[in-house]
Amino acid sequence: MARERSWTASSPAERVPAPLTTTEAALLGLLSRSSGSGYELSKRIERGLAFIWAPARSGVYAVLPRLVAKGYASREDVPQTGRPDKQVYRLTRRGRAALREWLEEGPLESEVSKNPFLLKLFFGAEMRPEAVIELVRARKREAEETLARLRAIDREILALGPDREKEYFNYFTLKWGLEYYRALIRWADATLSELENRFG
Amino acid sequence: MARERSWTASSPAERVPAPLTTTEAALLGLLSRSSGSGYELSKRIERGLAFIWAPARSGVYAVLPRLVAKGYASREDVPQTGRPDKQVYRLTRRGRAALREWLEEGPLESEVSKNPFLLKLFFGAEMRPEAVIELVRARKREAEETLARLRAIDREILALGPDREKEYFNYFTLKWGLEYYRALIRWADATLSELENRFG
DNA sequence: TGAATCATGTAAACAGTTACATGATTGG
DNA sequence: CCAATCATGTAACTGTTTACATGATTCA
Repeated sequence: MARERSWTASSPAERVPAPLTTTEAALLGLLSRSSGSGYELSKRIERGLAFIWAPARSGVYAVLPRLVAKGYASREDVPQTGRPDKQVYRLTRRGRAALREWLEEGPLESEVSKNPFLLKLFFGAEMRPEAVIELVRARKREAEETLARLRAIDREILALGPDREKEYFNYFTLKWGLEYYRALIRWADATLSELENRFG
Repeated sequence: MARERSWTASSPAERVPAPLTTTEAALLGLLSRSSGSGYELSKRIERGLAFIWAPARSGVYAVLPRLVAKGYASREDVPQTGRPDKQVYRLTRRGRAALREWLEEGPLESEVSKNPFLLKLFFGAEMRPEAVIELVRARKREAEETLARLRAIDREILALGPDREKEYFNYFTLKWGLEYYRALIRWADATLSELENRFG
């Protein structure tokens, strides 16, 4: 067992639980909906959370035992035949409290979008004009594909009928995705016509 | 000097220069405009690039010698009185080639926006309704502040008159910033009225 | 007088990814 | 018969941040 630090403290008197990492928070959030194994939680991330937060599967497997060590989840060993035993994780009371703490009290850290596309465009003067145009076109194509997938999810949710209540909060994030990619495509069109006008 | 790995190779025959990190690319980009010291480059990042890519100052100081080791920059020692000598970095021919390679050939990695805000909203069912509303309001306020700063930059550039040619590519990224935060505010308004309608 | 600016960097921690390892079962 | 799915994890590495260290100068 290597260094496990689940507490931070400036002086030994006032020890405070270490803040959750994003992956920890995401997993607690998923567990708050229902228990599951690492494999199953990874699937759920792929299906519903990938646009927002998509840790690698190995990362999920690494984080889950840490959640148990912190007392935020319990592990139940479900024996299986023909496969490794399934480790099913369940949220504890303290886990739910930690999740709520993260959700409600955590500071609103300003986003850092690691987006090399904009960085490239920023240095567009160093590129061949055709390469700049192709860069923006590629970004637009990517946005169109993503938008199409989001629209498909949107239709799925709408098709759920009155049963779609459980998607209430998810739906806001989906709506933001739709807004975002629509805005991106509009901007790309304006940018492209300016670039083509000048260089095309 | 610890392990320095500036080449990756599957077999010794076909060795290929290691791809640039985002920070390396950003610094090469800045150096392509003009030479500067670590301190001065950090300032330029804060002033003009922070919305796109903002490495810590210590990161800048760590990366610059690596650029020299790779042959992408040269260092000139400028003696000073009363302060540490200034290390002025200048882009080399090979550095410019590496930058262009990164700009033009690099794969378009899809963005991963580490944005805990959306994750929180996604798990809004675990929050008190007032906390959800406050979360979205806070995000909207933040967006308004950022938008105001972007608008100020916009006015500055417009005020440059015909001299604003050198901001040609920067301007596209600024325009995207404006679009993005406007879309975000619209979405926040729609979301808030829905939330307030249901819980308020 | 004391905060901000100029100027450099190191050491350690952190949060995550990639690559690797294993192996039965199920579906086309 | 082969690919995909189910199921777990470790080891090594990576890119970046935080905290620390130092000290003169300038400005309010």
